[in-house]
Amino acid sequence: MMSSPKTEAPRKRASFQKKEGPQKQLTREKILEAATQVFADYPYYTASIRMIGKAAKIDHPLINYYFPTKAALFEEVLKRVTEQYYVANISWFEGLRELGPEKGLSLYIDRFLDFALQHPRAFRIITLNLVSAEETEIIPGYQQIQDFFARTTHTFRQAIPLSGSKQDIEMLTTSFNTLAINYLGASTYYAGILGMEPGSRQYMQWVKDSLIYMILPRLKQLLGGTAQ
Amino acid sequence: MMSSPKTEAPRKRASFQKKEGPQKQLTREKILEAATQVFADYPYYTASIRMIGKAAKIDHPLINYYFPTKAALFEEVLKRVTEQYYVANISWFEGLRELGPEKGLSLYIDRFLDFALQHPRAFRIITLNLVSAEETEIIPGYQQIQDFFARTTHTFRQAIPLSGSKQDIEMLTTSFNTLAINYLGASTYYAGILGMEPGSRQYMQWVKDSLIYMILPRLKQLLGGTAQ
DNA sequence: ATTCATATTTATCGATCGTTAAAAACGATA
DNA sequence: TATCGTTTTTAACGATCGATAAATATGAAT
Repeated sequence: MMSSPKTEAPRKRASFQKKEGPQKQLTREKILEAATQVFADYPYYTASIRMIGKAAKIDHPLINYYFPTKAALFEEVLKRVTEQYYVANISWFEGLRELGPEKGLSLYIDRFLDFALQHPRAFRIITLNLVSAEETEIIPGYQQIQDFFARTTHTFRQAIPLSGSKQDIEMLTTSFNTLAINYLGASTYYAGILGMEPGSRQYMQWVKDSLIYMILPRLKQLLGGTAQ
Repeated sequence: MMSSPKTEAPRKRASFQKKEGPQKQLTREKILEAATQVFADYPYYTASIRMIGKAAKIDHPLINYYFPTKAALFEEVLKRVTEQYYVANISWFEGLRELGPEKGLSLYIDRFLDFALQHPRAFRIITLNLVSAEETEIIPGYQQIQDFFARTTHTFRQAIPLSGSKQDIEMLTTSFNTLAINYLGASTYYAGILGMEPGSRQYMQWVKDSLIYMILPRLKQLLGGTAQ
């Protein structure tokens, strides 16, 4: 008690190095993985730290050891998931321009659906939280979701130069993104309406058919147009 | 005290008549109105009985006097809102067939947007809760939302007989509904992306332009086709 | 004025929420 | 083995949730 242990002077000790052990990264990863799953099943305000703790098989206060708040954790998950999509999206355009509109669009959608099948949570997280941010206290990563949308449009315009007006291109890409995100992020709903199973081949085929059906006419027009 | 008042026989008293006073209906209406607003601002599990009580300027337990559970109240709100939309939707088709695809679609969308401006909460409630019902405990009125979607498709096919395959018509109507509900139910999101104000004339014009741009080509095809 | 069913308020229940503090377990260094 | 920083667990906080029970207010019929 009292104080004055030894010299009293140094005091700094080992605070200059974080000493991040390997276990630290492992647990952090486990939490992020579990959080991605929970945030893909429940909208932000319905998902809970305790659910995530249970999914990660750790006690929930440990989450606050690695992430200061629930909002910060959500933003990290959102950042990863949208970044992953962004990178993949760029690759889907490779070698498309030579194929023409029909085959090009078809191949793009095939690649897109492949990704969606392997990473369904990305779409769920976006659709679950895209709508909720109105009137209510804004959702933590809201800006990221909007940026994500804007970036996919930008990628498209870079990869496939079209000859239409800016508004035409904007309408086309926004429609494609809206339909795609809805059909994949709310697949239970749409599959239910169509009398199909959400993850089935049949439903995926319908999504592809439907996207091509709606997008192709205008895409042809913008591609084949007066050239440029 | 004791008992045996007069004959003792009747006992039933006034239980055969509910005696619903006028005030009862008034309060019930006030609760439904407030609930419609709150459920248009927050998804089901985020909205609370206490919010609704505050919006209706009553103490929240009174809500449980008129509605057994939060779920029952939500279902009632959903029923009213979708019914209102359903009835309006039928009227929007009046006199369209004579106009041809361009003018007909334009007028339909005008009527549709008029309704959306006057009843924005319908779209909010649907979009807010359409996605959330996956993995999670189902949302109370989920079936109603799906039925609502199916009914609008049915109305369309009744009003505008098309000459395409069943799948083509299904893809077209589903796309229209999906785009429309998203643009109006998540207007803050989409307007934000486009750099517009959610309720502005400019944004509404964009929605109309965009719907026509995407729907018209296939509509023309299905209308003008091999007739019959 | 009294009675009594209806309508509304007050108080409270058990459950869950995000977060914090303190205790305990762990693991490498001395 | 003892020490000490890091990681994990345990316990608890104040707040909010939907729902219930009991107390009170209201208002028409006797």
